Amino acid sequence: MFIENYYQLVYKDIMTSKEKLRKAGLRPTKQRMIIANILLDGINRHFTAENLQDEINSSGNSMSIATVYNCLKKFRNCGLIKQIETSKDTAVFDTNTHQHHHFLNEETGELIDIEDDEINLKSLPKIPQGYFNNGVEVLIKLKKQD
Amino acid sequence: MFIENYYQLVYKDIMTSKEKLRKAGLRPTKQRMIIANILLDGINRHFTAENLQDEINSSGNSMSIATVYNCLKKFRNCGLIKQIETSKDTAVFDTNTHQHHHFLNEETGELIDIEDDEINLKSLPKIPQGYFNNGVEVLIKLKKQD
DNA sequence: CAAGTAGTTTAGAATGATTTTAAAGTGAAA
DNA sequence: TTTCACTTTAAAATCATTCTAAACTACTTG
Repeated sequence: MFIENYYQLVYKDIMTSKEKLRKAGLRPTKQRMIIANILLDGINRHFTAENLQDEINSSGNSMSIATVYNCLKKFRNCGLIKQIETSKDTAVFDTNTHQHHHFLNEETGELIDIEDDEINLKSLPKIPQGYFNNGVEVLIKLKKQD
Repeated sequence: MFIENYYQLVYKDIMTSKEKLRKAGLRPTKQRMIIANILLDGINRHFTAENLQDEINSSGNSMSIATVYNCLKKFRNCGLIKQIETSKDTAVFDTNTHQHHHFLNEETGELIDIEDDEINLKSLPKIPQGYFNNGVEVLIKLKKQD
């Protein structure tokens, strides 16, 4: 907990959004900086494109939904955010880019984080020839009792 | 392998599609029997709604795409098939209803089965109060080397 | 700093998967 | 056999996401 807070502080303060974007290989446009300011504060969050546009709007800014989608794809492709693997009808993104896992409440669709070290993935199968393991995602589906 | 074949044989032959549907609590309509004949042969398969409609057509039958979707939802809800948790733009279903896992080829979108016993899920986190574990799905994302 | 260019944003149209609608059809119970 | 709830259907509707192509803007080079 202490370390997490420390990390968030450092992450938040040491680099400007402009620097974070450049480091990720993205041209720091006005729109990307607005989004980076919202998303890249070191706090773990799940969100959809629509959620994000709402946040952009409540921050006093605005931008085309096409730009929101463009940015999310760019941010995801260069690893600034992650897309969660679920069969929900809307894409869900995650600001936590470290390997971790989720509970999925099957009734509500809610996703709850599980830290990587809470799951013991001892034996994994042999990775197919010519490929490498680019991340493991565990989903534990939850149903209400009774 | 021997056991699997034996199982498939039994599963295929012991119950008619009509009986399987009834056992699952579904009224055995003409359309559901056509689909059950295609899907419930004990062979593990991944497919989309469109894939299935193609198979229906090549079997000499035909049905509305709305019916295909209706049936898939019913079959899934009563456990005759499973929907795979991935963020692909099209829903992917699986005739293997036992707990198992997948490799996801991130370049092609291809899904490859992993048997449950190939992954050692020793420690799982505490399930939230009032819920129970309704299935664990592990996804190993693959990328091409180099 | 000026001009050029590649990359970006945008509104609106287009796409594609899935769902809805409402009317006609059908399985099963009595 | 009648009845009724459930199912199927074609077509329209919906909804998330992508495309289009024109206007804009960040960076490079001179």
